[in-house]
Amino acid sequence: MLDYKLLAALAAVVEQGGFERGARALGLTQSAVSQRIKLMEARLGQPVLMRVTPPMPTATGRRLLNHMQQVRLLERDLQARVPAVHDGAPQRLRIALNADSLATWWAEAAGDFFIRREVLMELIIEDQDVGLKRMRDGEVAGCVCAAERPVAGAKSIALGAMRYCGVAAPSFIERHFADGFDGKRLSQTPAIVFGTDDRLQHRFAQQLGARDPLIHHLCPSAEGFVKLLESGLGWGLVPRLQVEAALEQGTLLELAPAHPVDVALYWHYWRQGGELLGDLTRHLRQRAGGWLVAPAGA
Amino acid sequence: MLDYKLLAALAAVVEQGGFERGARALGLTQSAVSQRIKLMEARLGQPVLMRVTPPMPTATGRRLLNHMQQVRLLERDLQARVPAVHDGAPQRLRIALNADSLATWWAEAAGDFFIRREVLMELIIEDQDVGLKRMRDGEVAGCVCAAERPVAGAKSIALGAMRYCGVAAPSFIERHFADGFDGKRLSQTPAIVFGTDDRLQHRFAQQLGARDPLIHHLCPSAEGFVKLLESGLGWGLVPRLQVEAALEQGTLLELAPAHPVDVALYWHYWRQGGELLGDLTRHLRQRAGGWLVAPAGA
DNA sequence: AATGACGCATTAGGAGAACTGATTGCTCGA
DNA sequence: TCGAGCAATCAGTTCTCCTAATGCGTCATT
Repeated sequence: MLDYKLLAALAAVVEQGGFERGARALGLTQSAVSQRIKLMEARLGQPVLMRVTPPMPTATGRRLLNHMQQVRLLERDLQARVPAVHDGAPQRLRIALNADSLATWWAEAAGDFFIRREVLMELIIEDQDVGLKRMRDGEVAGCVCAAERPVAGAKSIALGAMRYCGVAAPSFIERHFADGFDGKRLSQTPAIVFGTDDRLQHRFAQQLGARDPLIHHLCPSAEGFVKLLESGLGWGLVPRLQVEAALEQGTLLELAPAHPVDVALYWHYWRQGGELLGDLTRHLRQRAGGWLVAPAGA
Repeated sequence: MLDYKLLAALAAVVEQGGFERGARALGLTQSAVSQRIKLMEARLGQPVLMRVTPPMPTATGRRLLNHMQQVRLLERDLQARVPAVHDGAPQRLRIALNADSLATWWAEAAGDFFIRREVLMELIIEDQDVGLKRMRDGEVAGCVCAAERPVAGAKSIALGAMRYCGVAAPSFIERHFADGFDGKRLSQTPAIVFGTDDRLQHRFAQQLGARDPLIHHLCPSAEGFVKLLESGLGWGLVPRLQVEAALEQGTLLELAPAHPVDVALYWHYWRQGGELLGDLTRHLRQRAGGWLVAPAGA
């Protein structure tokens, strides 16, 4: 039998991003956590954490965390059957997803599941494929991301694709594209980009024939993003779901209606994740289609 | 997080059939185990063990044991990936099965799996549906039995049917059935029965038209059983697989070749049982067909 | 380069959890 | 009625595990 006290320390450190934070989460001192980790490493005969900031699990550490996550999910099932097994801590399901999903369909698609099952969600925003890293590290029970290939021990299902479209405020269009619109002109006007490593805009621009690198503002906030667009600061690529209303009202206009960009999204979940996670998976598969489209067009 | 020390105590007590035995298995004193159980019950606010001999888990206890079993299976997977997680205790997979399966096909069908995966099997003989109880109590990782319906949290697959045939020694047949063979005469000759609660013989006799209760010897040993048959002590119903050789050599003869009795067997395993158990399940599904037949006849 | 902030490791020391050993109490079967 | 077997209880002790204080890096600031 593994010593789950030690494992809990490891999990806390990685999830909280530090020994001190982890200690606080466990109601212990930093020293105690340090000792626990050390003891575990002594028993295993190999390190489980790389001492960087924030601490990163080693390959072995990842395996352990991953195991921990699965045991937690089993405990969740048990709690459903033996209510007396009450942890004090409320039920939480940690899930990583990309900001755009959270800003658009997630709440409506998953919300009622969490209400019905009386589980709290703990969402972690991770764009790109960092979410998958969180899966591998056993930090989250599930993950919505664009990568199809599941990590070891997990499965993935296709949820559908998120459709992005290029939009801008009427004033912006008038200012820059009064003489017509094409990729070349587009690449000379300021874009608004969510994060530095966001490549979607470039894909869109390239589709339209642009070659130059984009000049762009950075705005890592979904709400702020749309606000900036509406104020005419630049053009941007946003989930269609997010600007449906703005397009109808005319505060934003679509730049190239014929050139949407679709990003296929996948739901990753632990194969041995217990009933709760299985039910959530079924729920998502059934509901996500309402907001996501069948993938098409790049 | 549950306290797995306490759970381990509960598991040891139930598996070993007593506080003292359980304590020995854990390398503790009986006193310590008693205190652990008590502490667990205090925390849960309800008993987990009925104090009878041997101690039986309560409904809640069963849930906990069942959880424990699943966690153990997950740990097994982990060990495969992180060899340093070495328990000292060798890898064991506890499996309940009926005596006839063990005496015939089990070794050949499952043996190489356990060799290849370097896992020790811990077999528990349980005829009738007691094996299922062991599943429910989380005492075993899997179970071969005649019941189809899986317990909560588990799944079952059909393996095929074990074919039984009525046999007797030539001397016995000459002595009792020289004038012909039918159910009526059969019920007046001594049968050899494996256990008191073994109803197969009766089914066989009834098929042949017998109405009276059988007179029978009792012999709860598969090897001894065949020996007794060969010595002409009585007739018996045995798995065909077990007497193939004897029939060929003529030391035993089939009483009613046209009336076999088939017993469908099912493999029960934990749904969240990890990779090892999943692989074993696949292995069995693939291999069992070589010895078991498609169910037919009664 | 000096300084301070931050984060983890290390150490000594102490509280209390948890174990042992002895005893009591219960239930059976002889 | 006695004794055997088994679990509960209790007192005493061990030793695990935590806290508090301190030390030693790294990094940013001046």
